[in-house]
Amino acid sequence: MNRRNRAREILKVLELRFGIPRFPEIATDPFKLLVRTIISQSTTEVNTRRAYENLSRKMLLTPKALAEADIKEIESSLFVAGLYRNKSRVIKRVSQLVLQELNGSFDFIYLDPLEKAREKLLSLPGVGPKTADIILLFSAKRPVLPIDTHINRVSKRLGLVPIKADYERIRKSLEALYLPEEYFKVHILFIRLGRRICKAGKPNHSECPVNHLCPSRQL
DNA sequence: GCCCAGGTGGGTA
DNA sequence: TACCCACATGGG
Repeated sequence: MNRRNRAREILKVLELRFGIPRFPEIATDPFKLLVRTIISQSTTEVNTRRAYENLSRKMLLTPKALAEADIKEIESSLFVAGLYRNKSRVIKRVSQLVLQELNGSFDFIYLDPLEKAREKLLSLPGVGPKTADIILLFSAKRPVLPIDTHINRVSKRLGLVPIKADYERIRKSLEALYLPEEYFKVHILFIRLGRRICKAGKPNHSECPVNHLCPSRQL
């Protein structure tokens, strides 16, 4: 089976197995999504939720409120998520920049040409390619496919992208294999697959519903 | 008590 | 370019 057909087949199996994911409600507010995505960096889903709820109980999640917030208040909310000093500094700084440089508005993610919007996001502290692409896809429905560590591992194991591909190469390869309206689905379902077959660093490929579609047994 | 999760940014050669 | 490390808590 060639790569494109395998890609199609894999998505079909994952949809059947995990269902078709829905856009999360938070995506309607790109700033809140940014805050949550920064909290989620290198952190499990459960602890991300705890920290995000702590923070939203304590203050409004707007650029103004966070820019003016006491850093200690942010830190105590984010403690459970780990890397909390970094993340607190980054969230406060990014809020100040959004206020000062962007007039508190994220409208550019909908209006600017894609590459320009992406560069603007990447220029913000704490925003790397994955975080930028999450905002662009989830909130603005722009045709980009964010790559996280699960997607990286899974798409290489499935032989959909070259083993040595870096972030941009993986993104471009997967984007070429799927339709833009499928990117969100692919993003979520590949992550679910990655979590399913790799718990606590121990891969368990017998749990992999697309194991028969893997060209190799490695990774 | 060890090992791992896992994105960004800064540093080195 | 390619690689290394810091950041830090929580769960297996």
